[in-house]
Amino acid sequence: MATTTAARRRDEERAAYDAFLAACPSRRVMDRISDKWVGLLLAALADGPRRYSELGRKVAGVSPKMLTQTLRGLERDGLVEREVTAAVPVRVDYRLTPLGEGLHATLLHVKNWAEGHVEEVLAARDRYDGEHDTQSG
Amino acid sequence: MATTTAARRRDEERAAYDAFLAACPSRRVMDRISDKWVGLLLAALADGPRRYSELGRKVAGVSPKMLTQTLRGLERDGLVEREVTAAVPVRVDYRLTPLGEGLHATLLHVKNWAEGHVEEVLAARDRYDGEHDTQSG
DNA sequence: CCGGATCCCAACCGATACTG
DNA sequence: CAGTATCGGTTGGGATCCGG
Repeated sequence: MATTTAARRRDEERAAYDAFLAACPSRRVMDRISDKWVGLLLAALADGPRRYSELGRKVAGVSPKMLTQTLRGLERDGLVEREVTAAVPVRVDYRLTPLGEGLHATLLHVKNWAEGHVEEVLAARDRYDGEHDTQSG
Repeated sequence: MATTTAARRRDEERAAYDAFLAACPSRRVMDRISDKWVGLLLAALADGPRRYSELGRKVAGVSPKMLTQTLRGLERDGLVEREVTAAVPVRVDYRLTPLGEGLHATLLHVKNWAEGHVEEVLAARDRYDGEHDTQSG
């Protein structure tokens, strides 16, 4: 039947698109920085190495699970380095690699833009909510 | 009892932290660009205005729902403008505002970094998977 | 042609409890 | 101190159907 054709075609397009996205470098970086904790961790590590628990305290709201998981992802991508000191209570430090510092710098760029334009965004949002009437009428 | 204290304190910390995040400009921008389709849409609109269905075709994998939803969010934040032409079949064009162009430029910066360093990331990932032995034994 | 409403599944994230 | 395993709540995204 003809009706299946459109769905089929959309499906193929999506498959091709997915493949395209998987190969796209900027997409991968986007996915990384989209992560809820990555930006915070990078910022927390920006001014020097930190211990696991230090990071936990510095970002405050993070659970051990997410802390470990995020750190692992970062380490896997070569953005942070993990150094284990086999003392009596084990000690583990994390620090940014040059690559990680580069990403952090880029993120700072974004942050910079954000701080410079957040007022405009907020104003636009306000205007929009006013014009489009959130719900009252 | 004393055991509740720690939980209490964690809770308070988290609340304060959440408040901090809510007020943080870069966080809001992060949240926006974290969105799965925002980057693509911005890119699709970079070289001029587009119709709704054009966008749908250009990003290929997107559903009508997400297309509208994303566009609305962008419009609300003053990043794109929506222009309705009341013809027989309604026609709607979207285009970047100066603000939207600014964000796109910033994103291009990120993209640029990504393309320049994706090889290193991939290499690191490969090394990590080799050293840490994905599962083989 | 544009887009809103609904249902549903999958992924993510947090809290807790436990190990080395 | 550093990390792992599991469970449950919450959210986001896709498919589909319906209205302007």
